[in-house]
Amino acid sequence: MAAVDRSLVAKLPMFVGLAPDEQDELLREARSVRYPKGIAVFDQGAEADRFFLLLHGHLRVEKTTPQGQQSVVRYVSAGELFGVAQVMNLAHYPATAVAAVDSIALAWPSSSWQPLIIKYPSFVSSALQTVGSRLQDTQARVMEMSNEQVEQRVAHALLRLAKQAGKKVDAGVEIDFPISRQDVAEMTGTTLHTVSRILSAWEGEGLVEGGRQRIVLRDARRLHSLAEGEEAIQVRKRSP
Amino acid sequence: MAAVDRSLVAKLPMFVGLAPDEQDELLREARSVRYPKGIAVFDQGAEADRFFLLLHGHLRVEKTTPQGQQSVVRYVSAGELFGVAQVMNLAHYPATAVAAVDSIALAWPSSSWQPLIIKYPSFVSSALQTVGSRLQDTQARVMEMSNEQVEQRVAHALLRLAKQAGKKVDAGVEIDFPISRQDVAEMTGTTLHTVSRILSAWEGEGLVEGGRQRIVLRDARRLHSLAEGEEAIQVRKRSP
DNA sequence: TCGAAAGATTGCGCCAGCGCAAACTCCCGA
DNA sequence: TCGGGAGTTTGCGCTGGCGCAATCTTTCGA
Repeated sequence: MAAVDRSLVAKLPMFVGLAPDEQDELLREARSVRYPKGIAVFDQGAEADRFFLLLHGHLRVEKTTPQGQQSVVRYVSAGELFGVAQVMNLAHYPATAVAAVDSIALAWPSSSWQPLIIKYPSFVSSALQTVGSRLQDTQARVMEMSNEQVEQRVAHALLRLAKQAGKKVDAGVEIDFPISRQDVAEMTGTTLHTVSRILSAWEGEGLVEGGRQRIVLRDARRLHSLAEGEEAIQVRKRSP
Repeated sequence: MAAVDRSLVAKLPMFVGLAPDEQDELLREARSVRYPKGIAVFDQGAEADRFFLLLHGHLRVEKTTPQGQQSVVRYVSAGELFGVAQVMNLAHYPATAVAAVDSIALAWPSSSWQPLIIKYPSFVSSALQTVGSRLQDTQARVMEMSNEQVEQRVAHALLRLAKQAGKKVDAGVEIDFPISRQDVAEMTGTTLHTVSRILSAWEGEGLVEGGRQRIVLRDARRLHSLAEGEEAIQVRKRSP
């Protein structure tokens, strides 16, 4: 572990409003840990003995059913709290968090949480907000899966990813970590094959640009109108 | 409004652990309000100026897209906090809450929340837990919609409803408030027609018993195995 | 440098569930 | 007591997207 400098976190919402020595005190209980790409920060079902703040990198949070079906719950970006299972009174992590790229996180022991509630109510408010906005996102996803076609859902997913982890490049906006067709399928409740077909069709229209574990959005405007169902791209089915 | 007696709430998790005079103080800021069946407690998009505790009855929480598609987000039962939008830093309610039966709720002004955080951290923990378990449920729903057939999803939905608001009757377990096929469809992301067909098939098998806005589970065991995909009922399609 | 594995693409056939439409039943208010 | 309307059931035809399978491409470790 390394000593953590206050400047790394002072601007994050849960630290704003705390005095520098309070920030230091909070940080003293945390450890900074490096997670190479592909390594799990924690596994679904494991005892929730720590909670985390991602300092650098991106994580993929995934959940598997007893039957072995897997879904991508969300991606975590730098600055976000995650693994707050214990905070919601869960004894075990409900999902697995895997480093999508080399990442660094602060880890607090769960036992720090109770005292922290009393001493730093603003930190708790911040956790409540984190969980709250996660709830909003998840509910939005339910609405999408209820009411939208697969193509719209994929468009929404890409736009959300680009907003959360988009990097400007010449061709447009690139999603800043490796993401496979399979991952997108698991985010949108469809199959790898369908996603591949859709992206191929979009690439033909100049909406996106693909590659192995790589997606670049070239025309966010049209993707938006796709997502809202205002237009549709003909995904080739069968030559007549 | 009526004065609220401490005994009504003392056993609820957010009040346990508070001294009687603290309970009284909390209650003094709240008003008790009656909501006749069909009346909205708050509307999606309205300013989130209050948060609530349901004392009696059942609410249906529903969300509508800009395009007018509607989903049932969840049902609220007595003893639950709801309308905690402001708590997650939302200025407006993200959904509408409608009384499914005549109901009574305690309402606090949102302005009570900030002081309350400082003074009653256990109340905040409880809110965090409420939101947390709501997040778990919503994520479970996403998993279902990603990986399960419509029939399994309907089975899951009914089992959840029965657990949350089931009333033992001769024939089995009845869902304790009026619920239409349309409502079930909006909970499971399918259509009224499909739900109707499925319930008819189940009724033929003696799994459930129906009626206008009424569902009785007769064989929870088999519904479970349906929900887990271990068996399937033949929903009639077409006479050959 | 080469081979294998992981990821991606594409074709083909099928079917669960939706859209549309019509009819039926029950409850409730005038 | 008698509509009227809300909720429900059912038939029919179509199709979006899945399952399966084969092939192609890129990356990376030995």
